[in-house]
Amino acid sequence: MRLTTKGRYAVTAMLDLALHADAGPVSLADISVRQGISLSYLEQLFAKLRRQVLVKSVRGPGGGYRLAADAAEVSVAQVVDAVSESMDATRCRGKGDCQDGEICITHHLWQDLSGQIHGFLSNITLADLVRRRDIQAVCERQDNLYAQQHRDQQILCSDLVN
Amino acid sequence: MRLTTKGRYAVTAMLDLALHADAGPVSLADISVRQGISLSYLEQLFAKLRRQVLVKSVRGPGGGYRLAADAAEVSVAQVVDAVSESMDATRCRGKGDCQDGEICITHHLWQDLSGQIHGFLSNITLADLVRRRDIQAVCERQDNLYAQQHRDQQILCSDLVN
DNA sequence: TAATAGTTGAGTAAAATGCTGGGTTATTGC
DNA sequence: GCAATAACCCAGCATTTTACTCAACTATTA
Repeated sequence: MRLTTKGRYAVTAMLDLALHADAGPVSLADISVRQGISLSYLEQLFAKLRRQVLVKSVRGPGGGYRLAADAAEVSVAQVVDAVSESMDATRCRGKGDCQDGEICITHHLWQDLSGQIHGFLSNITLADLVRRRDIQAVCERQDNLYAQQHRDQQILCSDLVN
Repeated sequence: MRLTTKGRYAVTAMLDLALHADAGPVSLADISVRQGISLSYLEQLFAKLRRQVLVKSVRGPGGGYRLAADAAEVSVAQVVDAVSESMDATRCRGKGDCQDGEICITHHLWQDLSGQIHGFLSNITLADLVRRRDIQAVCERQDNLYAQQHRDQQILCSDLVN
């Protein structure tokens, strides 16, 4: 079992999509800036999210990604699973052949833990997260910073022209 | 956050200790055979368990390891922590400086998950596991197999003498 | 004094992670 | 039509971790 940057980034990016859903398709470049995630790495993650039909893409200028389903229909567990980070705590992936084809002494413990984690994460949807005040606050800060950096870039561009 | 063979082995070994506590100190060689864990790897894990005072060692022939405290006083969370597998799901280890010194958008989610996991694992003691029927059954099978392999070895030894 | 078993440290193949870079393809607005 | 945009795809790669081995040393007991 592991939860690393990969799974966290995937959830972060999906949540960013959900939070900016009303402004049309969201480009990976925007997510990259707002969430501080490498663009190329995002592309890899979205290839997997697309394969699991969690997002739909729109090509060309003004394009980007949309959630394939309603935010209330997508659980955090689904997103983490999609980027192939197994939240299964057992060694044998639940098969029970952990020790020479037989069950190992801690199998049931890890199985219980897996159930616990999966239950927790599959009960939380993106819509739940979008509704949270603490998350809305962070989102607002990120949007302001984004707008500010965008202004700076324009200044830099005009500086180059002069 | 991660739970790999390292943490699982540590719990497995500690549980083996708890299950064979009445037969005096348990050698790592025995645990190695019964649980199918490399002896040298066990040595490294027990160095950490010893540093956290979860086990006490007895040197010399007939020696081995004992639990430093009663099995009812040792939680699974303590054991996993001891071999430095952090069960913390946040990127910033709870500090809240995940994104450029500020909090990231998914911080609270992973914090909640961490609490969930920690709560679950720290509520389970080695004594709880020892009492479980399913675990007792696996333990019995392992002990029988151990006795059988021990007999085989003796036969091999006497064969060499002849 | 030999056997046992803990203690310590160095090294290592394999895998995963997080990331970079270079290219291609589809779509849009001018 | 033609750039600009942004999704797509692929190959590589430094770093870290994992799980493990080997080798030596030390304390204890029969």
